[in-house]
Amino acid sequence: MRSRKLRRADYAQPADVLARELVGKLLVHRTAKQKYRARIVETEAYLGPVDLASHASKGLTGRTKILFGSPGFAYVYLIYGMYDLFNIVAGHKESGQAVLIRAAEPLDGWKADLRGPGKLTRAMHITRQHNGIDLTGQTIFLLDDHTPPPALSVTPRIGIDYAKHWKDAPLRFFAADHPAVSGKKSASRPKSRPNPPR
DNA sequence: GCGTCGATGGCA
DNA sequence: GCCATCGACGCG
Repeated sequence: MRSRKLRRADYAQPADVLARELVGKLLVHRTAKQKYRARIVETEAYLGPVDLASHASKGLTGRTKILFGSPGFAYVYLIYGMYDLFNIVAGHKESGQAVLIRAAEPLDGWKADLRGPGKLTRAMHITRQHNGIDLTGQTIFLLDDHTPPPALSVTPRIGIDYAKHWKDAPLRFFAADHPAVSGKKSASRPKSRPNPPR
């Protein structure tokens, strides 16, 4: 069966619902020279102005303008002076919700380390230039290739200890036991394993 | 294998 | 002054 590009209605769901659905979907970036494809393995949901971990909690500013726009657009911003993070605007128009794409697995024999939101954007050449781009277009988009959805693990989000009670909200989703989840060591497999764990 | 820390720049 | 990160470094 042919892959289906996600459309506006797919994105117009609450961020936590969308974040779950996006694990297992394909992220595609077409440039003039290349096409990058990867399977999303880890996401986080940011629930809007009430969510103290979300930029939306700062209200409508120059930076959050896209975030408070329509679903299905890219919200890309600079963090720590050196990393661009790729988010997808979710929910209904102006709700300020988004899903952060944290890790993916490269496809088509492409060798890259996409385990982490900063590394993913760098390897896929997604930058702030793409802030506000329409993800139902031809440059960056998501595909459902009808692969069965993976079993999900759920944990609190990463790097948001400042967010008061929101820091413990279970809004990070990843494919259980998948090797391409952020924070994991690379495939430098077998160290000393004298006795296999039972 | 772990904890700690510096880089780096846009934003309010 | 912060920060939705990452990799280098020191430890023992």
